[in-house]
Order: sequence, then structure tokens, then C-alpha cells
Amino acid sequence: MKPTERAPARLTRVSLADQVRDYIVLEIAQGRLTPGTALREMEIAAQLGTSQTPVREAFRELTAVGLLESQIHVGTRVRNIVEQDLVDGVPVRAALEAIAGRLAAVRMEGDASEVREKFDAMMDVAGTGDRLAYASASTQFHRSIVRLAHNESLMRSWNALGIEVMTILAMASNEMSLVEAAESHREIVEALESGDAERSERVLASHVSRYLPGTVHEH
Amino acid sequence: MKPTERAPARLTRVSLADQVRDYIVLEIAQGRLTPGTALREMEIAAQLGTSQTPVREAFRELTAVGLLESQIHVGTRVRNIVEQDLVDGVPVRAALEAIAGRLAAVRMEGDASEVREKFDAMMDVAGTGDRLAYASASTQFHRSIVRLAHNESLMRSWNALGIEVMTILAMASNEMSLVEAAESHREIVEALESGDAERSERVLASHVSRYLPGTVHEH
DNA sequence: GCACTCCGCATTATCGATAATGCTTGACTC
DNA sequence: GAGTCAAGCATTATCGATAATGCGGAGTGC
Repeated sequence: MKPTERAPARLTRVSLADQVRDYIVLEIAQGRLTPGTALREMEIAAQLGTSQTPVREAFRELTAVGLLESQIHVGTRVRNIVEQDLVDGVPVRAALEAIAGRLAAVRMEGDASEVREKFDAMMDVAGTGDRLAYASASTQFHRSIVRLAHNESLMRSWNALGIEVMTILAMASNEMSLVEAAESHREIVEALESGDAERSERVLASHVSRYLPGTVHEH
Repeated sequence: MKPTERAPARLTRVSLADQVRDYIVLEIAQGRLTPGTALREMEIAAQLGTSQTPVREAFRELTAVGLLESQIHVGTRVRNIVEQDLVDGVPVRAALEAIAGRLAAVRMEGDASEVREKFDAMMDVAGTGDRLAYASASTQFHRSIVRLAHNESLMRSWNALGIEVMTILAMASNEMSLVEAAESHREIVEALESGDAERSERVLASHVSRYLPGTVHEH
């Protein structure tokens, strides 16, 4: 009962545009596409055996989160993500996740099981040392908190930060201990489980602020 | 020296996708497309004399800001924006613009001329009573502040809120005095001109918080 | 009468081809 | 020799057509 006959076991799950997007992200995260590289729609399409359309949609999405940059009628290239971009994102993300923590603590009414599950998954992955998988697990952890805040505006703003991509890039470029990193999320889970909105807000803001590259948050 | 011969003086400025997007927003803002209405790509395309592709891209963008909702392989419909959506957006927007105010106050180094220009434009428009134009002017005012913060992550998160659309919808549905509304932005301009980061942050947070429909912010 | 299956239709997702744009190069003028 | 203009080329933007998907209704068996 094969899904389809013609596709060579590759690019067969969801929409092609999504798969192309993930492919490009990986290429960048793993250094096969370096900043400044010009991306031609038809070329990528040919590589992946799709047509121009899904590639185009992937470009649009990645441009929206700042991974690519494009000029109308000219072209699209890999944006040079400098440390400043990561630094810029921190206060924004901290503010958003602080709100998320405050709302989630109240709205999930003591049932933080989903968050704890994501935390456990993150710990497991950290043990394997797979940095790419860890980046994904961490993103899912944080996203689940934002989702539990039940505020679509918040979710959209947070998504627009392109956390997943940034986390992958950050993970790929540093040597931080994964287990240690995962462990540092424990206090978030506990704060949420306590149902204390203020504490959750505070813990999340402080946690995310520590993502400043090469520095430690303090007040 | 006409731009093109074939187009009937309509849909001729920028990319078709952008024009389709603006068209749909207007249709919704002016009540010709009501919540729940199913949108068919080919139908809109036929109406506007384009093909399916630009319509599709417009749908994607509007889905991203929450104006439409779509299911893969099924269809896209006008989302029912309820008061809750507007309420949800307020704390997020307040947090983002507070950050923007703090950064902008410092980074523009006393030169708030751009912001003042947008303010003046908003006051002018308010005088005409054109609510749609006012919504646009107000959005431009706020966007200019976010832009002056020189933080792309912030800009992206803010854009994802779809402020323009929400403002249009809010404007279309209430009877607030435009001049009064415009005037309430003066303190923001003054705070920014003073270059005082904390004051700008505070004034913006408080101003945006007042956008809560039917209520007044207090602490 | 009710539940289940299968078929046809409406709609989107993807494709391959064409039109439009803007950069670049090279010739021409002053 | 420097500047200007235009034609060619690379690339995207848009198009029209086809493939794939999923929903709903007709038909069937119990």
C-alpha cells in the first residue's frame, strides 16, 4: 500500500511548499547554503523535482520570517543573519512569551501536562546530542506555551519571529550543552504547574532573555 | 504615455497579489464580504481578471494575519472577527509598541520629524471624516514608530498582528470622533521628541492599551 | 430505517509555458 | 575617454491547464 507510485520516497508527506520550505531551512542550517547565495526558483524546483510554484510559496514564507530577502522581479537570496538579528529578537520574544506565560498559567487551570510532555521530550532529545532535533523540540516546547495562552494574535506574532529557524541556526553554531539547556526549562514547567501567573510571566521573561548570545541576563 | 494598453485603469500599480489582497480587505471592511463567506480562488480571479495564482498568494497572506481561514484542499472563508480577537490583540500590541517606543526614542536621536509628519497627516485626514483613510493614516503613524526602532524582529511581529486590517474593521464599526482619536496621539509624538526612552515606552503602552473596545485602561 | 461504501463533483494544489521586468553589456555619440 | 542608450539575457510574475484531494449524495446491504 504505497502512498504514491511515482515519487522516490522523498517529498511525499504534506504540501510541497511546506516540504520545500523545510528543505531550504535545513540547507541553510547545515551550511550548504551560505548567506548571500542567490536562490533561483527554477533551479531549486529542478533539484527537488517540483515546479516553480511551491518553491515560490516557500520563498515567500521564508522571506516573511527574515531568512531570505527578495526584490520584486530581481531575485531572492539567503539573508545574512548576523548576531544583531538574534540579539534583536530576544526582547521581542521575551515580551511575547512573558504574556504567554501569564495567560497560559491561568487558562490551563493547573493542567500543564502538555508542557511537561514537551519538556520530557526535550530532555530525551538532549540526551541523544542531536542538535537539530533539540532545536525542534525546544521550539515545540515554547510554542506549546504560547498556544496554551489561547490568544491567536500572540501566536501569530510569535510565529512571525521564526523561532524555529533561529533556534536551528543558533544550535548549529554554538557548543552549549544540550542537557544543561534542556534542564533550564524545568523552572518554567514548575511555574506553569503552580498556576501562578506572575511567577510564570517572570520566569519566562527571564528565561528567554538569557538567550542573548554570548552573555547572561541580569538586572 | 499609458502604463499598459490592455488593463482598464484598474489593478495596474504593483504586484497583482498585493492588489488582490487590498481588494479583499476592502471588500471585507466595507461589508460586502461577511464572515463565513466561502472564497473561491477562481471566482475572485475571474472577478478581477487575473489568474488563480495572485489570488492564492493573497489568500495566504490574509490567512496569516487572521482575516481569512483556510483548510488545505478544502477552501478558504472569511474569518469571523469577534470582539475577543480585538481584545486579544491589545496586550500583544501594547507590549510590542512599548518596546518600539523605548528603542525609537533612543535610536532616532531627537529627530522625530517622520513621526510628527505622520501625526500631522493623521490630523488632516481626521478632519475630513474619512474613516477608511484615517485607519490607514493611524496605521502608518504606528508603523513608523516601529520602523524607527530599527529592529526587524519587532517589525515582523508587529506586522503579523495585521494592525491595518483590524484598525479598518474597528473604524468601520464604531462612531468614535476621529479628531479626538488623532489628537490622543500627540503625547506620543512629544514623548518621542523628548528622547526619553522610559517615557516613550510608558506612553505607548498606555495609549495602545486604551484601544480595548468599550473600556478604558487603568492600573 | 440505518449505516456503510463508492462515485461524481467542486475546489484546491501543482504543473509547464508565456509575459513582463530589470540588469548588463556593448555600441555609439559627444 | 566618459557617458548614454538600446538590445539581449536571466529571472521572476502571471497565466491556463491538469492532477489530486476531500466532501456529499446515491445506492446497497443488513
